Amino acid sequence: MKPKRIGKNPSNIVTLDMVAIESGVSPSTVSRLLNGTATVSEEKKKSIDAAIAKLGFVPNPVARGLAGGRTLSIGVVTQALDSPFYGAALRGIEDELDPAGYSPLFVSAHWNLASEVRCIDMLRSRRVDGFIVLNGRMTDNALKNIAANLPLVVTGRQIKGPGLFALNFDNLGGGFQATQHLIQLGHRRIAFIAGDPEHPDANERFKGYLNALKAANISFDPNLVVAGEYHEISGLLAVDRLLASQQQFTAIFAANDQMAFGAALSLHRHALRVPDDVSLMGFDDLANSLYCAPPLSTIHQPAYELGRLAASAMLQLLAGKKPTAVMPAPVLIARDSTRRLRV
Amino acid sequence: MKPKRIGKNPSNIVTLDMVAIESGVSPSTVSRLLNGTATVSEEKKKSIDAAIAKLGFVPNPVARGLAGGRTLSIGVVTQALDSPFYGAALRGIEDELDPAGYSPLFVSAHWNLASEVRCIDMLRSRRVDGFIVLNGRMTDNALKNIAANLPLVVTGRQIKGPGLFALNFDNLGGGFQATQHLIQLGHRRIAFIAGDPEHPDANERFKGYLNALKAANISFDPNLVVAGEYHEISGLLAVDRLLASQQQFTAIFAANDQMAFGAALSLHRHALRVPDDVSLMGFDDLANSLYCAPPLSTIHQPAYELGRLAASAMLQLLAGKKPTAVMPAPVLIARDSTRRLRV
DNA sequence: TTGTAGGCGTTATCAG
DNA sequence: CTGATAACGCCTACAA
Repeated sequence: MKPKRIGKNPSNIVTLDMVAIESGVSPSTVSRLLNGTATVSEEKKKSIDAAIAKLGFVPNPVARGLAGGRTLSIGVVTQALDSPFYGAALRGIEDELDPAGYSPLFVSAHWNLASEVRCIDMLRSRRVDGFIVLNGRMTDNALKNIAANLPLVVTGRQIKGPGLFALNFDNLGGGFQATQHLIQLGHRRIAFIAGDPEHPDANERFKGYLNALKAANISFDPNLVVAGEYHEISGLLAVDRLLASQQQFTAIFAANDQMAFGAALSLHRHALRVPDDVSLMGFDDLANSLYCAPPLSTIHQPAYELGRLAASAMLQLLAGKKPTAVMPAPVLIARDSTRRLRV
Repeated sequence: MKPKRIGKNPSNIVTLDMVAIESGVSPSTVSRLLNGTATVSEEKKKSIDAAIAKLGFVPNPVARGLAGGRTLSIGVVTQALDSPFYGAALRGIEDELDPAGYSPLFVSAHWNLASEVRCIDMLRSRRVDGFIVLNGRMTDNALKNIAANLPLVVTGRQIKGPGLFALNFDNLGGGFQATQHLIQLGHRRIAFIAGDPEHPDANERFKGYLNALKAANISFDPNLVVAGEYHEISGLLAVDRLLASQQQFTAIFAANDQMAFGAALSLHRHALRVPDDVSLMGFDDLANSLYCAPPLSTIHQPAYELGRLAASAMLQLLAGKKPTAVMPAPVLIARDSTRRLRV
């Protein structure tokens, strides 16, 4: 008899076969019990359960994946692992997936289409059971193609299809509320720091800004709009430019909190005080927004919740059900960075 | 002839076997070429390469894992996915691993020993090729046991062993520098917001504080030390307590930036100004520390770098080499939250 | 309801 | 240097 090949994993690893032997049934029966593929007699079920407990058996996801079954892993395409916003979402995903026995496989695409495609291929090669794509750059059609094979949950857009579920935040409404808040405080010269026009959500926020102006009969002044890129430094530079342009304004609405932080620093450097000289409004309500001086007024976007909802939708998709998750509506958080305009 | 079972993956997946057939060699040869396990004749190499290119073959990591080979994945045990500090480290890990073809598998243990052990087991069941443990709670011995089977890189402690590499930041030196900075500015009543005493790094920072006081002949006053837990709210509460205790102080050194942010908010709420009334010093130099008003003086700890170094050490371990990575020394970043004591 | 016999895609062993 | 052949651990038609 040939010597059996010795496994590379020195840790005493318990296999399904061992459970089968221990409990005196065939491996298939054990497998079926585990997967609920077929009904197993109460008696055998008991002895199998006992054997599993005794041996401390844990199914090997790798083997499962190969055998064509599930890998119990979900590919999560994010744009930046270390973004404060996505960080919270990732935690939500993890928290929701974990009790269900699924593990997230995080990859970041850095807002880059090519890299996003590579990520998806990589995840597919690792046989994930589904995808969660956070605000990707891919076209709707590309996503539909992916969803044709594997369940897919995507955030940041409206799109429907079989095996596909979209979770979208009301950025337009949020942008409207933010702007309206400033207007209600008496501001009429409200600067807007925009996000990358490639982001649909950035554009929606901008639209919300426009709508609110219009609703208040304030004429739109394009000179008050400066481009940004959703991170701190771009907010800082935007305000630098705004100030250099000599435009008059009494309030700033930044399309996200990170840019608002940058804006605050620029104002600080120019000896302008928030909110005494300029009211400042953000968007997202990052964990940090409460902990800056002054605490930032913003629109609350539930990042953690978003993660949980996306993951739970994925779980439902996997179970063949129709996801029911709906995003909470945007909520205005008025803190100390905005104040009534002094006349 | 029985109908061949149809794979679950509808995407036309190219296998190694197909490459073998296409190039007219045996699968083993293809495998050997791919893994560099043995020398392959130049001629066959060419035709295999051609076949791979033509078919667009990508090895299946899952099958590889099962076959006892590597899964090309590294288990990364972090404490909190959404912590600003770890976020940067994770990005570093990802950036370093990716070009080498490895994928990180992130799990967070939430500073909880039991959960950390579960994470490790889970990762092991997924056949990761190695572990990177960021500031875990496990004992040195437990880690050594893990390292006996799989290469392990751990941060936040000093420990040596086969297949084991530790990457430690000089928290003591950093704590010393931070305190010394305040002393040099003329402060003598310096409050300290401590971290969880379970964290070795928190204790080291505290020691640095003590050493600096001693070096300056300033007697240590335990009343100036308040407990914190490394997140914002704990810093806020700590300062609330400190203020309530009526202790006199002119500066605060928080054991990490997040607590410093909380401290700043508490001061703000008590109408105390930074740095005019109180100088505030943090530790870590989070991305955000620059973008708060006033920008926070702190000790720079290279989180992203840490991630890269840990990952590159892992790669070296995997290659059977001895890792050479060393952590950069702490660097004082003096910004606007600290100033010379006015007499 | 249960067992048997492949097969998933790759690597490792062994004999040429 | 190369090719069969047997695992890796599990799942699933098929047959009983």
